[in-house]
Amino acid sequence: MKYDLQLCIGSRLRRLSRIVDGHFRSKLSEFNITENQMTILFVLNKMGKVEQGKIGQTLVLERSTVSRNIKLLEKQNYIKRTSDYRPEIELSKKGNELVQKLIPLWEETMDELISKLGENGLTYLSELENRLN
Amino acid sequence: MKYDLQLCIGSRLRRLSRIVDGHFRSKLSEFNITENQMTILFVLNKMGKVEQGKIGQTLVLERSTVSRNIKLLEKQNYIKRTSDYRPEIELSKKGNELVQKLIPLWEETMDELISKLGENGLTYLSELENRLN
DNA sequence: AATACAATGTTGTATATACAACTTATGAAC
DNA sequence: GTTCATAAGTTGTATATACAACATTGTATT
Repeated sequence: MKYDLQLCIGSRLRRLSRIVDGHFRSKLSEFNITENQMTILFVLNKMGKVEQGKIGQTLVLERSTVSRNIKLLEKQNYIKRTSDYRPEIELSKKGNELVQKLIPLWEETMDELISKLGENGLTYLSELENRLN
Repeated sequence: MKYDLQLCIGSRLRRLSRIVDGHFRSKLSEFNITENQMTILFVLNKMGKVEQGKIGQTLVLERSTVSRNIKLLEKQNYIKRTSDYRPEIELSKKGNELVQKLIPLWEETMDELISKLGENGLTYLSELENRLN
């Protein structure tokens, strides 16, 4: 056999993301929000008002997935949308406030992870992205 | 702010695994199986007869997740279990045969990915694992 | 202007995942 | 030997994800 089955790049990345997600999730218990939802809030914080599809492009998510993720955040009023055809969405005031509360917890988690990864570890992650994009 | 929100290690790993999963998935369309199920079959191929929980340990999966993943593979008779208390599970004959059919497709995908990643890319992935485990 | 097409969002369906609660059987303490 | 605690599996519930099918609207072609 050409490669060892244990080297499967897919399963290894899934496993790593489960491990890392666990770190973030453990900090989110006081909020009624998931690590994935946090990511979308952060993307919106960065990008301002955008078409929904832009989020899928950025995060490599299928249209339908974005649709449902957005819907959950809307339900909690963290996001508002223009009611037009192909509406644009953006953080609500409440969403902005949540982002501000999330940032310190997120930074703690990042500190933890970066102390494990070291400078080089972060570089490796960027390199993987460069090569797989 | 301490870090750029776009640097979130969690969302980046999730994104990478979605990208890579897509590569594997595109090769699996002729089989009624997912990339995740393929991983479990490969683990069983490697480990032989094991307690179910061992799979969770290996892949960093919650008990309940393993339980359901296994159930789906059992439904298609790729896996059999001893009917004892805390049964051990292993590949069935049909499961073994499927693994043999999957390996070439899996190798093709690995070739594709490794040609993107290069030698260094693979090393980076291992380094991330070493540091995050 | 009418029709066809393309792009985007939504919904149906199935799997993946985690957490909490429950079940059950083993093994330990007495 | 009885009771109790622990460990492992299962089920309930909720979110995450993808694909297929559908809906809608703007745009292009004629």
